[in-house]
Amino acid sequence: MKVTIKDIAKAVGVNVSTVSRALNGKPGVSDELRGKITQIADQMGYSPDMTATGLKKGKTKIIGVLIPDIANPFFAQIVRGMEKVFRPVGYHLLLCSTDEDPEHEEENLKTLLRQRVEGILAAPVDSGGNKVFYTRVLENGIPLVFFDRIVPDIETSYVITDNEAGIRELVEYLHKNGHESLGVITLRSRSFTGRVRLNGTLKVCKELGITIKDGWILDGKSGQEGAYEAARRLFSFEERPTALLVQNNLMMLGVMKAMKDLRLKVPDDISVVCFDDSYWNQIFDPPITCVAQEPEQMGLVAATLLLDKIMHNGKNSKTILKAHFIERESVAKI
Amino acid sequence: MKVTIKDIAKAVGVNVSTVSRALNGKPGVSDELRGKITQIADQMGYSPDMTATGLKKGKTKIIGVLIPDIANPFFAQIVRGMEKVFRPVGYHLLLCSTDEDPEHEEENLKTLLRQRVEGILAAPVDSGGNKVFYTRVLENGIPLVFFDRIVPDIETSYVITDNEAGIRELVEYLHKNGHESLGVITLRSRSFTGRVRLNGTLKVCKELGITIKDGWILDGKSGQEGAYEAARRLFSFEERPTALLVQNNLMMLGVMKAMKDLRLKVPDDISVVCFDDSYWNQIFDPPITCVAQEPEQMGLVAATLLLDKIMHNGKNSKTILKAHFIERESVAKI
DNA sequence: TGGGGTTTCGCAAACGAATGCGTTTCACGT
DNA sequence: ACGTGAAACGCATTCGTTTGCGAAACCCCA
Repeated sequence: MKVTIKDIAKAVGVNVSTVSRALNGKPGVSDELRGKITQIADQMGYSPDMTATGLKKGKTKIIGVLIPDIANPFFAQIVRGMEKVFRPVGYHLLLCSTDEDPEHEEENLKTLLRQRVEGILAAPVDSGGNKVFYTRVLENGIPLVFFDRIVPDIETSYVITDNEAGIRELVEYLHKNGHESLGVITLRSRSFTGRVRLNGTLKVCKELGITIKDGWILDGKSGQEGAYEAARRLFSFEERPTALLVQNNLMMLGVMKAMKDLRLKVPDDISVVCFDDSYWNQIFDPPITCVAQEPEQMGLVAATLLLDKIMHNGKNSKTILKAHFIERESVAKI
Repeated sequence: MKVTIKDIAKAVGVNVSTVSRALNGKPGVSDELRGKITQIADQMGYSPDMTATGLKKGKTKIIGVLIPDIANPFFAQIVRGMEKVFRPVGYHLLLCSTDEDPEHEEENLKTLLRQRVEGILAAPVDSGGNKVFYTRVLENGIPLVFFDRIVPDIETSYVITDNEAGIRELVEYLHKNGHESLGVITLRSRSFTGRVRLNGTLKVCKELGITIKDGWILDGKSGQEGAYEAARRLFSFEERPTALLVQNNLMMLGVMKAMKDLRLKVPDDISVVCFDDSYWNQIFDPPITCVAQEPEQMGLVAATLLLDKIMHNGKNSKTILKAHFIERESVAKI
């Protein structure tokens, strides 16, 4: 059924080692014989068994990718960037979704180790508890690059965006336009990114004297539904901030939905800004002012860093991407 | 560095075969010894080498997934559905993007064969030329399931949505609301889905007596930019249809962008309906009437079909998913 | 024609885990 | 004390491929 190197050897009448050398372009086999072998090989439909090759060479040509959720366009675009780097060099991506569940994360890391991936690209689960397993990855000598988030105390390459700076731009922009009160729809509170963005928000608001009343910080749970609920709650208060900061792309959808349901208009009833710029931000009515991360770029950089580690044993390198401020029409001048 | 079954054997003082049996829960090992072995094994940080196991058993626990573009939310959600099926049974997904390029497709299929994946889930490239390689996949005894699209003449399981029925619902709805002229932003003309949806559109229009003038069928090239250009071209004509049918989700973005730039209002200036329902359709102003596919469901079904083939040697099975009509507010009554 | 050097190729040993089969151990029944 | 059967374990082989080493064949030039 499956044609192996041995079958070819038999067919051509040479030894398997010769076939191997011929097919791998190694010296020590005459051009004539090499031609004959390659010809017969693909005539027989031979395709090398990577499980055998991997066993022998210790190279599987597989990269493990750990992400929270592939259905989130942000991460999907990151993965796309990674593919652009790895496909040309013959590597492929083994995809693992964690769903922000540390158990899934642990389980996935284990299988990645088992599969003998040549490297791991990971956006660690936000609670950040799996330090043990990431160190085990490094102990096993498997190159590791974090993206979007990091695990404190794990010494390896990473690429993240400058969340504080992004937040700062948003808040300062609001302040410049006369806003002195702010509501926030936050990510899940335990999350790394969530903490960073929230702390950044609070810090800048304090600096600028922007007031955030109790109850104006609402847990959007990182997703569309959570943000919808949070936004409805916020809009039910009698006293509202003049501006709203939504901390990621998916939650922006929930907020818009809530406003639509409540027939609230941006920016007349409230101004809105948002972290991330997914497909929809520029199409909304009005288009949403935001800071844009560059997910594809992030994937590209992370992949390049990892590839460098794999091929040239590259040193650790920490990249911090800038978030680009995009002014649109969702903020009122006061 | 890497601890193997042999190291454990040495450490415990038994034979490798005993370790193997103990770790795999096979009979022939005393409970006492088994306990000792497992304990020492994970104390030494042992993790089985799947390249070796795979070679021996011919099972890699890897599924190959072939998709056009992971950054398209439609496909990302499909993949998510697949994961839900495969993760619980210990399989993982090897992701390959084709970018609708037959060469990439061919290349990817080859690597999937090399990697000895246990099954392949594929949304074939639309031009549909790679019949040869898919038959080779089947010849090698690798279970194959198509989703979203099929390759004619390849006899295997698939799951697609009923494009004709979906199109029919959209067009009939327009007709019911008094529309008698229609513009179409089409997918790339060579694509399977593109042909099916366009032919369906033409057929139903003919039935209902809806006129589509020359030039009202515009190639949106399946993507946002292409649709933007196409829409602008359409709106530059002096004579316009009263309604516009956009043939997929991404193109809807381009169309909306074009309308925003031209300050055209839906549905006052033109009515719009669309195939697919991504995140944004319900948030637009006005929300877009459409037929929704269920990508996650599609992934789920495809994965289940494949798993059945892998585990129980299941027979071929063809599933056709219904597209659900969702009435919103983007169509004017005339 | 012969010696030295270079190709060209075959042989066999790995790689890590799984397993059929053969061997040992041990407990129990007589 | 001996025999019996089952349970526990070891040995050696297997998977498909790569690779170091050695043997043979070839070439060039004296």
